[in-house]
Amino acid sequence: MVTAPPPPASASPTWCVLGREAGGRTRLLVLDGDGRSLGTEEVAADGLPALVARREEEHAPRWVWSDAAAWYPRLLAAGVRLERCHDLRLIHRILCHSELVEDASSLRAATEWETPLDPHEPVRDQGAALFELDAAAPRSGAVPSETEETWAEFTRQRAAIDGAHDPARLRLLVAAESAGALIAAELQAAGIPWDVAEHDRILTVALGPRPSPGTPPSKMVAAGAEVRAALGDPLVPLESPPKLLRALHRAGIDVPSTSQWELQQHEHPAIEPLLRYKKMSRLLTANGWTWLDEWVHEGRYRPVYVPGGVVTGRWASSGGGALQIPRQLRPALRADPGWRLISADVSQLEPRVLAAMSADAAMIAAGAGKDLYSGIVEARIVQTRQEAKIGVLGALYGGTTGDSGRVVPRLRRNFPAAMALVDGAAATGERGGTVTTWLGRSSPAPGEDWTRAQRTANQPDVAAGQQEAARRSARERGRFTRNFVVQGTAAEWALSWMAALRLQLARFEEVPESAAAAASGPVFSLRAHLAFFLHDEVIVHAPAEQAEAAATAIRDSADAAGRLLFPGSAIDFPLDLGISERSAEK
DNA sequence: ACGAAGGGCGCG
DNA sequence: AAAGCGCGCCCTTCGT
Repeated sequence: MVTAPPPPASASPTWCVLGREAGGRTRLLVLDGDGRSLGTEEVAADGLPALVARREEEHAPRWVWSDAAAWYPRLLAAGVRLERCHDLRLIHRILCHSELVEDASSLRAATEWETPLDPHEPVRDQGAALFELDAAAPRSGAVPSETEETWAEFTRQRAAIDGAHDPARLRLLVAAESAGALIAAELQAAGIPWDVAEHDRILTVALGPRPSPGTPPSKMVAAGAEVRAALGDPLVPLESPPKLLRALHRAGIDVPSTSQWELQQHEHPAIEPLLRYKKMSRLLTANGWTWLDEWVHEGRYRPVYVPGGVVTGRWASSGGGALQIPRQLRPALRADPGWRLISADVSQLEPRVLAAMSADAAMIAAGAGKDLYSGIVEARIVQTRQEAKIGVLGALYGGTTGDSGRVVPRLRRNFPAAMALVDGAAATGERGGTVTTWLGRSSPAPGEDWTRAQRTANQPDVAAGQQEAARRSARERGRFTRNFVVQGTAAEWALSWMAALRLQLARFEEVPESAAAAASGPVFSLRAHLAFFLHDEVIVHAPAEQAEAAATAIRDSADAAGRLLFPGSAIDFPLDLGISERSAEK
């Protein structure tokens, strides 16, 4: 262990920077609040969890590392949980593009921080890759150590944030994004408690008993036979859209594609069994027995979450389709014996975020304490809740046709500030400009092809078709930027919500080991903990006696997130919350 | 032969 | 119902 000269008495450790060094050793760099070094330590890989645990207990620093995804799972496996971190790779992406950052040139030059982590690649190999990349292209002679590279990037990021147009907002974003990185790792480690027998029961009811491998389930075979009989075509392959489409045409069903909603427009004996077949086929291939075998072990489904995986800042997932679990399978989410699932989703998160961002008093009032869509009906802006929903979604997504095209102008009259915000974002996007979320995540610049097409279309004597294509792609980009500001800010709200919730739950008392010993799955935590996240919804897995407290924490955290992002705003974020042994069917 | 692209559909 | 945004994953077909 190497120790620097003793620090001045006033300095308190604030940051702990981790980096890997030669021989599989890890170096820890302790910094004070101004970024001055207070000392270093070095340990072999197997000593890291103990070292980190000791520092966390002593002064709960903010851990600075290349990625939570690379470091945290091993610590979690050793039972070490951390409060806060700074995820350099995730923050690098944000800062490089944020309009709030005055000068991102030095960050952009540090290209080794650009590469997104492959969520499936073994962590060890990826760490080595970062190191070797530097070794292959050394600056001015000596190869810097990974710890020094990490510190250097951290210094660049701090400078970018401190010099930003609105550092306070950017700091919130950095904290929320980094907390998300911790949460994603914890969610994967915890897993979703999954009832394999219930899942199998649902599959059996829908498809028939599990068939032998390579054989379709009985109910699919039967439905397929009905379709082929009704089409008078005993061989048509139902899984091949082009061939199925031709068979439908031959049978006199004039559809432009084989999608469900096109088929539903038509009356024909083949339609009903075909729709039934498609439903079954989807369930079988996406979440059938094969999925169960592959993804659920020891009563836990462990999806791979990818924080910041979507340009807007939403999470993505990789493998297992964590964010697309069909509602049909929700009953398979089941708490351990003696435990409960507390499911909570935010009602109309995106419209509420828009109302708050734009400080649109009428829209905020429409949502106050209740269903926003009903509030719009009560304000006599539209006749029905359905109309309100279609109109609001049209406003967020840029709908211009059909019902949404008819309702949006009414919203524009009644919610002028909210509509001006999204209309402005759309106009900026159509011009090729950049838009930015509430906390400072900016949309990507348009591609070269897009810009060239727009330039070309503006010149005289350009073919009408080319002009129309350019206008269409301009409108498409406008719809993207229109939605970006709202979807991205909603993602920031949701991260803030979870970050606050996670810290509250971490302060819950542990329950006696015996209560958890009865659990059907491996124990992640002896207290209430997050088990699932889906854009505007969380599920907490909690000992029964902590369920009410967890529900309160979920609500309090939602309020806290609202105040954090929109201080002084009257906006509220009501939750739809339920406590049960199974995740409620909606 | 193999990866990219596209249809289709699940989620918010 | 989709429409209008953002995804991931399965399957087949297309292109090299």
